[in-house]
Amino acid sequence: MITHAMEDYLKTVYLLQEGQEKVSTSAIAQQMEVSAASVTGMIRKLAAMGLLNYASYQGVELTEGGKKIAQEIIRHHRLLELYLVEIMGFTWDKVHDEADKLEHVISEEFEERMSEALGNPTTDPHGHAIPAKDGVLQEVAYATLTEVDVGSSATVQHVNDNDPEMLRYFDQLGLLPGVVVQVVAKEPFNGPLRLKVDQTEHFVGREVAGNVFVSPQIT
Amino acid sequence: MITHAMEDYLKTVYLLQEGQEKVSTSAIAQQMEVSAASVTGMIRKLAAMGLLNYASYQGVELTEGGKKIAQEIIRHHRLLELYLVEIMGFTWDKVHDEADKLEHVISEEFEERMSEALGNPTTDPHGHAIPAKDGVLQEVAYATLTEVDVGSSATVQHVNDNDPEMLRYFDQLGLLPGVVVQVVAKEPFNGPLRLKVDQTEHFVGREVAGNVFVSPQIT
DNA sequence: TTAAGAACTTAGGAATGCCTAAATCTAACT
DNA sequence: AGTTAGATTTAGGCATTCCTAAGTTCTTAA
Repeated sequence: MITHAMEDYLKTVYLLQEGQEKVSTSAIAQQMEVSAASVTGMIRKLAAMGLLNYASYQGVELTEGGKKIAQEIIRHHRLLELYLVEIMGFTWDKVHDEADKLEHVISEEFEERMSEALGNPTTDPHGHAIPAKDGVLQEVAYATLTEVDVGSSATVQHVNDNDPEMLRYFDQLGLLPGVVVQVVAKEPFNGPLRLKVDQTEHFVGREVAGNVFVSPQIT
Repeated sequence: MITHAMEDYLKTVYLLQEGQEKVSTSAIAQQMEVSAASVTGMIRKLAAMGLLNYASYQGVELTEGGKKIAQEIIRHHRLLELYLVEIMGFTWDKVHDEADKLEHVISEEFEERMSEALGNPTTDPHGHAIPAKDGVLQEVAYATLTEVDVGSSATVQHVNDNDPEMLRYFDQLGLLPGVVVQVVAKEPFNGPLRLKVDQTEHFVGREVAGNVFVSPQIT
């Protein structure tokens, strides 16, 4: 039997796995805010169930079976986020926590009815791709705003959805998925970035900019 | 901290308490499909938290605090059932199980948005009253169809929502909340009831009839 | 090459929530 | 009052998931 906690671990590994092959114990521990010892324990259980491959001290990699479950949970999460915003009228800063609880609990039928009600969408409110029901999620590794050259423009692809307060700030700034931003200047010594969003200039810190993922704008 | 299991116990005690003052350990155990020993264990915990009053071998009674939590969960459950049917298009036989899982997990905001979307309803799809946000749930003890005199008519108030298969059967028969039924005859030796629903006659067994709660029709 | 220091695992323990089996209490009937 | 059936509680255990503390392995840099 697969528990909620297991689903959370699989989801986390899946999301951390993007880019790298192997995911470390400590990366999982940090992301999930649990001790490394707890991660080791759970990893061994998941490995015994054939949901991930694991060799001591070597990090972790999901099997096909593990990936399938992770994608299912991520699909639930992102559909829920979009449903909460589009249909129920939640603001986008509140949906992450709600979806984190609901994602483990809804039935397949609930999932399908949400998807239908939303017209089988492919992106959640924060710009993350929604995996298809059976399909594979191919998450692209975008650059963050901090990495954009001064003078260049970029299109916001997605923003980090963990921090409600930061999301409200993004909203204020107009830094929403699909919006074009120009990096006018970067202050030295890890200083703020000067951004132009929709004709308006803003100064935002590096931490915020690091949570905005963009693709270079095609001119 | 109040856990999901605790909420389930409080809900069960609340619903069993209707009519009686005290609820027995075994009644709870039977309803929840759990051993009596488990019930004793949980009851002591809930009593220690001040959510119910309890003296060994004497049965259990919710305190005001316990009632409040129970009502909140029941409100969640019934709003969810109605939301799933009315807004998401579920059939009424599937909503009980889904609501049982979701009721522990949704936020107050989720609850409010459902209520608004439904126009602040007062009855769920099976005819049960939805408690007001803070208000008291005054559940009326209706008679079952088996108790209606032969020849009399009655209005369906609510039906038992535990058994999906039975709900589909009710649907077939047209035995829905609000509908008027006439008991044409009762076969002896616990035989079937002959019912007239909407001009059509049906023969239904006692078990089914015992799960349909009615009020006498005012002629 | 080796010795810190970081990363990881093992060991032992706590809380939750369920179980079965055994003991105890209550109530009802002779 | 004594017996007994049924209800209830106690005792002991198991699985889950987390923790801290201590030990082990890996990495890296002098």
